Amino acid sequence: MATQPTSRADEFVRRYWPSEAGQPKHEKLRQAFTRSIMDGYWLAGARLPTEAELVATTPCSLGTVQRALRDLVADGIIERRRGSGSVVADLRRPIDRPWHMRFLDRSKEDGSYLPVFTRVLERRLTDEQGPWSPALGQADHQVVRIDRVFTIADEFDAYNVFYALADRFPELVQQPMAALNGVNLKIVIARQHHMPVHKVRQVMRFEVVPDWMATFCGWSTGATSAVLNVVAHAPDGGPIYYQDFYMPTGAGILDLGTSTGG
Amino acid sequence: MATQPTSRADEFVRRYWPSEAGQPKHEKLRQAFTRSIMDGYWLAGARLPTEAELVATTPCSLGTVQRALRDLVADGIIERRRGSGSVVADLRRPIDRPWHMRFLDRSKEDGSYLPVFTRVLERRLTDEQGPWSPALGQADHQVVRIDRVFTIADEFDAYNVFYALADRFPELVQQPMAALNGVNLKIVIARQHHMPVHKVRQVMRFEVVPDWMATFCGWSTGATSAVLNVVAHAPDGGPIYYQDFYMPTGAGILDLGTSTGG
DNA sequence: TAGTGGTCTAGACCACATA
DNA sequence: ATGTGGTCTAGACCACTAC
Repeated sequence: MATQPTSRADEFVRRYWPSEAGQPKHEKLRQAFTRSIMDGYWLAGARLPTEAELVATTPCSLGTVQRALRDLVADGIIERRRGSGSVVADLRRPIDRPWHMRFLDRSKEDGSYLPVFTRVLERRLTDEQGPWSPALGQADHQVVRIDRVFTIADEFDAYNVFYALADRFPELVQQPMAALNGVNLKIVIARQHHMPVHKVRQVMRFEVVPDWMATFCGWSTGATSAVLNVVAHAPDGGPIYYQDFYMPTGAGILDLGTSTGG
Repeated sequence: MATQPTSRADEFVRRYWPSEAGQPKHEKLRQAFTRSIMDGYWLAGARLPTEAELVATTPCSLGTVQRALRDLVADGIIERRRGSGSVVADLRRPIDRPWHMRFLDRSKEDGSYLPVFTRVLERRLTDEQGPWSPALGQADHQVVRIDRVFTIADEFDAYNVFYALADRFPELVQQPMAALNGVNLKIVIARQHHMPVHKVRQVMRFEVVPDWMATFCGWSTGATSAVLNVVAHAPDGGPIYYQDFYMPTGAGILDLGTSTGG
C-alpha cells in the first residue's frame, strides 16, 4: 500500500459513518457513500477508496464492503472496474434517462428523437401553495417556479412549468435566467446534488389551457391540451421537482420511457 | 433435516443447473430458478428449497446461495421471510404494477383509482403484419388480436387493442371469449408464464380515430384521441404483448406509473 | 508486477417464525 | 426448541488494468 492514500478514506469514515444503531453495516457504508456524494465530498469521476482501504478504515470485513459497493453500483451511484477501481458515476455524460419531452421522429425507423429547444420565459419565487406542495414537501418554504417553452423540431411548441424547493436548489434561483436557456434542468440539479434523478412518477391529464398559453404556443384558443405531470425523486427518496408539460393534442409520438417493476 | 425434503431440490438441480461454463455460480443458480419458475416447475406460492438444502445439492456455499436468492428477490421473482422460508412470488395477488388504464379518482385525496370494467369485443388470429410485428418478433407467426372496451367509472369508455404471439400464449386463443371478460390479460399471461411482466415501454401519440370506434365508445366522430401504446417484456427480455389504448381527450387523470433508472 | 475488483468458501452469531 | 433467513468474517484464488 502506498504512503498515505488511506488518510482520505479515514477522513471519509470519520465524517460519514452513521452513528445510529439497528442498521446493518453494509447499509451504513452504503449510506455513508450516498450522503458524502450528495454533499460533494466525492465529486463525479472521483476515485473512491479501494476495498482494502475500506476494510482497514471501517469496522467491515471485505465481504461487507463488497456488498455495500455492489449495492451502490445497482443504484447507479458509482461505477467499478476490475483492475482500475471504483469511481463516482459521472453525470456529466448526460445519457441520463428519464428525459421528458422526447418525441419520436416519424420519418426515421431507428427510434431517433426530434430535436428539442428550450427557452426560459419566467422565473418566480413564491410561497404559494398548490398541487406541487405535497409532492415537494413545501410546508412554509418557498418554491422556484420556472416557465419554459419547448420547441419540438420547429413543428410545435409545448409549455412547461417547473417547481422545486428554492432553498434546496439555490443554483436555480441565483443563476441568471439566460443561463437556464437550452439546458436540461434535470442535469443542473443532478450536478448540484451530485446525484441522478432516480424515481419518476408520471401522470397524464387533459385540460383546456388558458388563452394566454394557447396563443403563446400557437395553439387554437379553447383547445384541449394533454398535460404530462412528472414528479422526480432522488435515490434517498427526497423529492426533487414537480413539472407540468402542456402539449397540443396534435403533437407527435411522446416517449414515456421504460418502467421496471413486477 | 427432515426425512427427504432434499429430493425435490435434488431433482431441481439435476434438471436446471446450467451446463455452460464461463458464468459465476450465483448467476447459474439464479438462472436455474428463473427458468424453472417459467417452466412451471415451481408454481406461484410454492416453497423453495432452504439455503441449507441448496448448499447440500448445489456446488455452492452458503454465501453464494444467499447472493443468488437475494438477486431473485430484487428481480421480484421470489419472496423470502426470515424464519419461514423462500417462496415463488405470488402473482395471484394482483397488486402487480404496472397496471394500465388506471385513472385517479379526483374526488378523493388518497390517490385511489376509478373502477374499471373490461369487455371483450372480438378475438382474431391473423398473420397480418403491423407496428406490433417488430416489437413481438412476429416473423411468420400468427398473432392474437383482442379488441376490448374499458369502461371507467361509468363515465367514459376507452378502446383497447391487444396483440400477442398466438403460439406463445395458447390460453388466450383457446379460452372461450367470455372467460376473458373482466380479467387482466397481464395476469393471465403472468400465470401462464409463471412470471411477472418486468419491463414496460410506454409511448403516447394522438390520432383521429375511425368513426366506428368513436361511435362505439360514445365519442364525437372526428375527434382526436390520445393513444397510449404499451410494449411489455418478461424478465428474460422476451416480448409479451403490444397494446394500444385509445381514450378520449376529455378523460381523467391517467397514472403512467413510476419508472426507476438513473 | 503490483494493485484492483469479482468470486467463492466454511464457518459464526443473530433475529424471527412456527410449532 | 427448531428451523429459517440476515448478517458478518477472514481468509482464498482468479481476471483484469495499469505501470
